[in-house]
Amino acid sequence: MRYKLSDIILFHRKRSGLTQLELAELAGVGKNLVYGLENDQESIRLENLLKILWVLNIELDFQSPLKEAFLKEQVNADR
Amino acid sequence: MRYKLSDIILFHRKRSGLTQLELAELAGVGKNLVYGLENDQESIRLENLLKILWVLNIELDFQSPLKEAFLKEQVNADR
DNA sequence: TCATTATCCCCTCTATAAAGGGAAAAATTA
DNA sequence: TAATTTTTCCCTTTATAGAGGGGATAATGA
Repeated sequence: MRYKLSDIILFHRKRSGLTQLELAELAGVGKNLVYGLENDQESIRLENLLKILWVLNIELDFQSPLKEAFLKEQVNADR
Repeated sequence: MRYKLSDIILFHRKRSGLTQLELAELAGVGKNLVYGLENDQESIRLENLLKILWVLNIELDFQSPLKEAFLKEQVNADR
């Protein structure tokens, strides 16, 4: 990730007008998890991170030198 | 994530010519974690996912309607 | 075909993520 | 400045991720 996850979360939460507690409840996680995420002090589980990103309308993507080749194979796999 | 994480990992590992065990050792995680990751049966910790992505030269990125605004603020924060 | 290598799928044990509570500190707002 | 809201940071308990071992099955290739 080019940018700090904590900064991304904080920015999007503030822009959404949510408190940590509200975000936590919407995502179905504990308030301390949101706090920890915004303060770089948790080794969070992916599924919980994804719940939070979903609430904030943030989508994860990946970049790699093999991405084009991967996408090509994905299309072929459909047939 | 638009695509299944398991597919992305598997594709990149194969292209790298690594076995599950080799990938696990390079990433400093257990072999069962790699197996579980490629078979959608683990709620992996973010730090361990990042270790594996790093070995495979995959970078995570995010997309959101607020991304441009976020990037602009990041630049301003430097000054 | 036989041997080698890789994957799959069990198991147990340990470390720790996460929930939930609470209360002080900090920030907002009236 | 006082009141309210939000954030920070403790705590304990519970659930589960992950390590490591082992063995059966599947795939690769000599």
